Amino acid sequence: HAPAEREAPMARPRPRGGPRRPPLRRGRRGRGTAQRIKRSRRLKANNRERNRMHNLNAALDALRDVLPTFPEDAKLTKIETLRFAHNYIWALTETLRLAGAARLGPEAAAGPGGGGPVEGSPSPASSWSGGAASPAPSASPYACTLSPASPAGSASDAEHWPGRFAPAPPPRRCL
DNA sequence: TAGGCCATCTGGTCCT
DNA sequence: AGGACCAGATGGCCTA
Repeated sequence: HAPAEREAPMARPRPRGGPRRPPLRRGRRGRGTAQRIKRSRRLKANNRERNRMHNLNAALDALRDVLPTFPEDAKLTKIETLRFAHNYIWALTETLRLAGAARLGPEAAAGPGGGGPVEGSPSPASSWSGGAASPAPSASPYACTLSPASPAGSASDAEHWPGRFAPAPPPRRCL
């Protein structure tokens, strides 16, 4: 199909990459009916696949929108978004747990937390100071330490997480 | 220029 | 049969 068709507007301007390359024209010699049908099915499948990936990206964008970043308009990569979301959820869960424990007394605070932040990640008990009472993302100290400029996720983990959420606690399944 | 990130194409597999 | 999902391949753009 025409390149113009492939230039469908993205959900948001791409900070990386560029316009899509023109379609590959591999094995276009087939002129028979069977070949045309096959080609037609392939093109339809390509369209569906493109649409599917757009939906996936839209969901990823929606996820980015609810994650705090600094600066505000910094765009996380896909892998960063997934890892960040995973750890952010974990941090919020810890916050809720600690908030509940604070109400029940110190013994409850030592209750089951399910692992903890992995090495390199801020400890909820120490770093989420004051966060227990206000789980709002924007008020989170984690949000302030987020640095989209750091190459998190591109190599093995802990060394790349100094400025953002560290990978998830070991017992949990990491992305 | 190399490496990272990305969109797209493609063929295979599974499911309805 | 046709659609959804997946992973590998490919090539473009950007940054260090």
